Amino acid sequence: MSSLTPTARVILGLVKAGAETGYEIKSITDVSTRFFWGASYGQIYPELRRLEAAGLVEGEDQPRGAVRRRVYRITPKGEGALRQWLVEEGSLYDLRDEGLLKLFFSDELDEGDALELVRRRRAWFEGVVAHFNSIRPPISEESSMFEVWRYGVALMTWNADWFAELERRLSRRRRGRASRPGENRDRSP
Amino acid sequence: MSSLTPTARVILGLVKAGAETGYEIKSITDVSTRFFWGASYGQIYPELRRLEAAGLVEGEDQPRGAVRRRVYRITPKGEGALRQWLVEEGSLYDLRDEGLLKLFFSDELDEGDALELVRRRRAWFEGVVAHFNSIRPPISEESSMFEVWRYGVALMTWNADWFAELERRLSRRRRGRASRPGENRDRSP
DNA sequence: CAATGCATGTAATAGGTTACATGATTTC
DNA sequence: GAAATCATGTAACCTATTACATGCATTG
Repeated sequence: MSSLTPTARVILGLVKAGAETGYEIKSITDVSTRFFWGASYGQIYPELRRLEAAGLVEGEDQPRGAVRRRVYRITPKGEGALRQWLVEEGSLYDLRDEGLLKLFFSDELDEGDALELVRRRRAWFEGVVAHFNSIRPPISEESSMFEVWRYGVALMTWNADWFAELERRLSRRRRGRASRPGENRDRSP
Repeated sequence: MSSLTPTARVILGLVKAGAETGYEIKSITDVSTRFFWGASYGQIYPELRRLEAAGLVEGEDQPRGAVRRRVYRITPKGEGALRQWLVEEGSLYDLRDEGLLKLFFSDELDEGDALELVRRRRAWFEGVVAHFNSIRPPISEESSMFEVWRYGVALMTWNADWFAELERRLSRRRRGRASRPGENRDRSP
C-alpha cells in the first residue's frame, strides 16, 4: 500500500475523465498537463498496471481487429483515492529553469551577449504563448481544465512581458553608458 | 568529454563567483538558485570531483585545524566552458506543479473544496513572496543575480495575485448560484 | 557544556526519459 | 502505396533526493 506518485494521479485523473488507453493518456497529457506535469510511455504503461494491481483502475482487453488494446476504467476505490488526494494539503512545486540560471550568471558576459540572452528568452516565451493559443481546449470556459489553460497563457504572457521589460531596461542602461564619455567598452580606437 | 549537466554549471558558476567548498556551494544555492535550480550534497561533492577530473576546476586540501576541507578554484578552461554555455542557444525549462494538477482535476470536488484548494494555493504563494523578501540579496541592484531575485519576487507575487483573482471569481460564481432559486445543491430538506 | 555551524562523503532509492522493438489500421 | 495514427511495451540510462555516517570548531 505504498502511496501514489503525482504521475500516477495524473493517469488516474485522466482515466476518471474518460481516457481509456495508455496511448490516449499520452496524447492528452501532451496537449494539456504537459507544461506542468509531463508523462512518457515508460511511465504510463507500467503505472497503469500498478494502478490496476492496487485496485484503483480496472483493465480489460478490447482489441481493435488484430491490434491489441487494453481499456481502463476507474474503480470506486480509485475515485476515493483521487478525491482524497485533491483535498490533501501540500503539493510539490519544482521548477528547473536553465535560462534563469544563465541570467543569474550573465554578469560574466559583455552587455551585448547578456542582452541577446534576454532577447532570446523573451522570444521563446512569446512562442510558447502562441503555441498555447493554438491548443485552446474545446471545453467549457467554466471548467477547471479550462482555468488551467487560462493560467498557462497568462503565466507565459507575463513572462514574455517581464523579459521584454528587462530587455528595455538593459538597452537603456547600455545606451546610457555608451553615450557617456570616458568609457573604454569599445575595441576600436 | 561528456557534456555538463546544468547542475554542474551551477557549481562551476558559483566556484567562479567565489564559492570555495562544497558546503559553501550548498549554502549559497539554498538561498539563491534554489527555486529554479536546487542542488543536494549527493550531487555537489561527486560533481566537484568530476569537474576537477575534467580540468574545469582545481581543488586543494586546506584543512581548518583538524577539519578536512577542500577548496576549489575555477581554471581558465572552466571559465571558457562557462562562457560557452552562457552564449549557447537552448535551455531546459521544466515545471512540476502538483497544485496545478489538483486544480486541473478540481471539477471532481464540490465548490467549497475547490475554493479551499485555490485559497491554499494563494496563501502558499504569499508565503513564498514573504520568504523571498526576507532573503533579499545584499548585492548591487544592477547585478544579474539581483535581477533574478527581482524576477522571483515578481513571479511569486503574480501567482499570488492570479489565484486571489480566481478565488474571487469562484466565490462570485458560487454566491450567484446559491442565491438563485430551484437549486438542489444543499443536502438539507 | 549544549547547540549550532562547518565540513565531507556514500548507498539506497526514486523518478523519469530515451531509444528501441513491433505491428495493424486509417487516411491521403 | 506511402504516411500518419493507433497501440503496447521494455531495457538502459541518467539525474537527483534522502538518509545515513562522521566529527571538529565556535558561540551562547
